Amino acid sequence: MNKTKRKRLERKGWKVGGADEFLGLSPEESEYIELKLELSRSLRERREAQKLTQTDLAEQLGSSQSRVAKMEAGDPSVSIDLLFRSLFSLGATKRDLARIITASKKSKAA
Amino acid sequence: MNKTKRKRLERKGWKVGGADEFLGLSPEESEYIELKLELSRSLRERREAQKLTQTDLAEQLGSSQSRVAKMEAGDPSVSIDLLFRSLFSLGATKRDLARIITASKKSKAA
DNA sequence: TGACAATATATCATATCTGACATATCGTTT
DNA sequence: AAACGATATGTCAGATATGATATATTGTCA
Repeated sequence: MNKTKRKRLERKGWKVGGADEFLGLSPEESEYIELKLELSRSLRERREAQKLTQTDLAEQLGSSQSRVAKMEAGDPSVSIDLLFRSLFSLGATKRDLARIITASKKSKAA
Repeated sequence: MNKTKRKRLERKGWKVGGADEFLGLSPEESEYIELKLELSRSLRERREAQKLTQTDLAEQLGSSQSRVAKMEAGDPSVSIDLLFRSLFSLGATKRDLARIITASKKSKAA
């Protein structure tokens, strides 16, 4: 339940794949987390597809390489807002976003 | 361009319907804004459909009535993260969210 | 009209996010 | 191996979002 505590756990805890109920996360919480992870993945895909480095994208966004890295790493310090804005900046349409969201079902084995 | 300045404008400026290029907003920016507005609308729809008051929803979220009001008003101080978490809390699925996002095309006349 | 429930708006202390910077790790080329 | 480009990780000051509180507005019913 404790928000800060969970954050701590998250810092190291996930990206293992499938942030589901491996801890006491409510269904809404894990949906939210999976969503963020899927957005992260898509961001990297799009950036790489455009042959941009993290630094390139950072400039384009008015941000920094390290933040782009955190975005793609699914770091809990990154908001959906930032992910959305970044994806838009890479040319994603609303339809694209809709697809991405729908795609984040459970967790695909890498 | 200036972020804070735009904020000021927004505080009073929109919800007029169609936050498009009525000011110097880039395409990505207006997409982002329209998206938030569509999420706002959906949140209210869902809440009302479930016969909940803003106060009810606030409790359920661990938030306050005033913040729910701001969410539904499309206040710039509300993040997409919060809107998503709230929609999830109202039982929305990822598919629902995808639909909502796709729906925010331009702006539907009320 | 007054009283009430619901919603809106304003303000503020604290929590969280963000960009920036430093530095570390990885992968490739020589 | 050294040197390089790219990505990852840690930290932090400043910016933004959040919940809380107070108060105002709106709508409805008696």
